[in-house]
Amino acid sequence: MRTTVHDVADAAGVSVSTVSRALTGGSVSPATRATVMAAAERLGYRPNRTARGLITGRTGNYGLIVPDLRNPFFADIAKGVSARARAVDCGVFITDTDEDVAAELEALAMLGRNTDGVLLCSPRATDAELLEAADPDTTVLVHRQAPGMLSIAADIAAGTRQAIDHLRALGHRQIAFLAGPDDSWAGRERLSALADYEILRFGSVAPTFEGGVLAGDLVLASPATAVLAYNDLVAMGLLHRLATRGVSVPDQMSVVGYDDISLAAMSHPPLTTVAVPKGRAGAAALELLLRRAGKTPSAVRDREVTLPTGLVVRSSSGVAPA
Amino acid sequence: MRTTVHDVADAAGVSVSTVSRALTGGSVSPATRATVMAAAERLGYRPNRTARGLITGRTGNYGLIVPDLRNPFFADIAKGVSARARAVDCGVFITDTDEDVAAELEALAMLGRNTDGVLLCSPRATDAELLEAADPDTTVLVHRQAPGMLSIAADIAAGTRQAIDHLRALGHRQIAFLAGPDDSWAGRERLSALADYEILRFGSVAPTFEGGVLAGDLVLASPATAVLAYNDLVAMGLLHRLATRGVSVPDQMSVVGYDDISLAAMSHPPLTTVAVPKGRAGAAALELLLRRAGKTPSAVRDREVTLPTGLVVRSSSGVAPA
DNA sequence: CACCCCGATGCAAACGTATGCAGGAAATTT
DNA sequence: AAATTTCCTGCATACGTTTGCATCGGGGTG
Repeated sequence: MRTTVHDVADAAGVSVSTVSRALTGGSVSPATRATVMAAAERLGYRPNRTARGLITGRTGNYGLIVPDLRNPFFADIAKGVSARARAVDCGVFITDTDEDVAAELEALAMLGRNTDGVLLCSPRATDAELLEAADPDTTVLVHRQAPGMLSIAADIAAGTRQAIDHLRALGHRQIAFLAGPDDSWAGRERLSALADYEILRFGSVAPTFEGGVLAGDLVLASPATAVLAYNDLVAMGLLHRLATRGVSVPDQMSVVGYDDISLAAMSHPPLTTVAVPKGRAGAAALELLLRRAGKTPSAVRDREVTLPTGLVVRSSSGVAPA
Repeated sequence: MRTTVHDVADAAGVSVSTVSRALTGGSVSPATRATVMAAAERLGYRPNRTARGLITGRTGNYGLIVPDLRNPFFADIAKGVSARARAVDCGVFITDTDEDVAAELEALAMLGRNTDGVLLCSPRATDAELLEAADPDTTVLVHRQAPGMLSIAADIAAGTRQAIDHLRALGHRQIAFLAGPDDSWAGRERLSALADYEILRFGSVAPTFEGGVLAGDLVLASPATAVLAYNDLVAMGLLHRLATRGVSVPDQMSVVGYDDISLAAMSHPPLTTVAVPKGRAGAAALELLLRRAGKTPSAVRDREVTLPTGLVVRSSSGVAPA
């Protein structure tokens, strides 16, 4: 049987309420506080979070919903969240929804009830679905925005422009963009940034390695000398296909990815890509919820936070062929 | 304010205890059960897991501890756990310990108190540390074993032999093994299986892409014509280094990985590797805890489960050069 | 010296649920 | 038809905390 406040109270010769106050920062005399602390320490007392949660209504737990943990992008976010959570000693429930929007909304409902807030990575659900399923005061969108909802996102448009400007500076005039899913928020952001440029657009490919493999042949059949891929996985699939077709990168074709997942540095050649804060975004999202906890909703500004992006140049991009 | 049993009781015209019984499968007449169910449904009642946990002592939550979520190996495990948890409607706390054994043990203590059990991926902690920090009835080791503890592991030795036999069948006589961390359980398993063979062993490399890059030059300076890497990440680093040094795989050098993470199929060339069940192991570990829940510990056998491994042959291994 | 105020403490209620116990009605047995 | 069992239901309690309220004592002020 675990030690409870009663055990500590007995050991310290005070009442349970005094123990509770001494431990949670209530009004207690320094002397008794010391006594209580000592007793608690000696007995190895740890408050039962379940019981505490029942009365305070706050569990100290948060939920994290991601479409796919195997996707390094989301793994990075999860890692960032976990690291921050460990630092502030709160728990985080994780749910991998397997890219299924229905499962996502279900998890949202479930976690919404059993946690103090949820961090939601939902690139594909519609704004309407989110607004209906999520509590706007305790849910924060990660790497996406929706009207009226809390969010931590990256400056996708700026990153996109940096990538294109980089390629143009290298002399490329025929630049292809491999578009991802039409219903993705980040995808729409990319496209809106690209409206300012003349671009060869290649239809919606799956945002996966396989999608990139598939796109490789499309690109080779076009006059493009450079490609901006929807994300790094696509870029890596593309690199793979180019390699098997004997096209040298970056001599014959430049490739730029998006996200800067850890694999990007491991590809051959190492991938030029737009770095997006992932772990940092996850940590910031948790932080946002933590700061809002308890305070009145309107007291906190910064409902939408935008983090910077930046191009990191590696070896997959080079000057345009003559 | 959320709807509670009291609301349902009022709506159904019965007492709270009857509601509780109707919903949890107690002894209730079919008629009243139907009434209660209807009322609960109409009010959208969902039991408060915190309150339930307080009285039953079981929260319906489990903990998962991994060294690094960015490592696809652990991401796969986490995904498997999450999928199974979603199916049986239980929550899973995740903690990424950043490869820090101390943080691991701390998380173990913390989660041990607030959950019904914890799934522990701890390749590096010593047996003694685990035995001291973990409750042997509610903790299950994933992909590792320790005396007296529950575990789900893979048949590492068999997989290792398959890999070596494969290379020998291809005519290789000088086979190198890139050993990983000495303190890793899986590493020791590999080495014990290799005791039966004549092998060139290359010292402990970090189990990362960088470790593989580093090892590349070591291997090239040896007479080896084939390499079994500690894991896929190392193998991919090795492939990368071999490519930059102009060594063709598999014509001049065969490379075999271990784990079959999703990236293995994406490398260039696609990696021959030993597949070990990851998601399945995670799911099985959760299942093990679920089955034991409530029952007396000794009633359940299968304290140590071993899952099969199997070589998957792709393009990074071929016949030995003449 | 009387008054008031304030800080420290204990008592008891509350959070939402599960469950042992007892009471009552219905069903079965004698 | 009476006695006994069976089944269903409600009351009350418990889980481990936090917290409003009341109490008590001491110190400062008038």
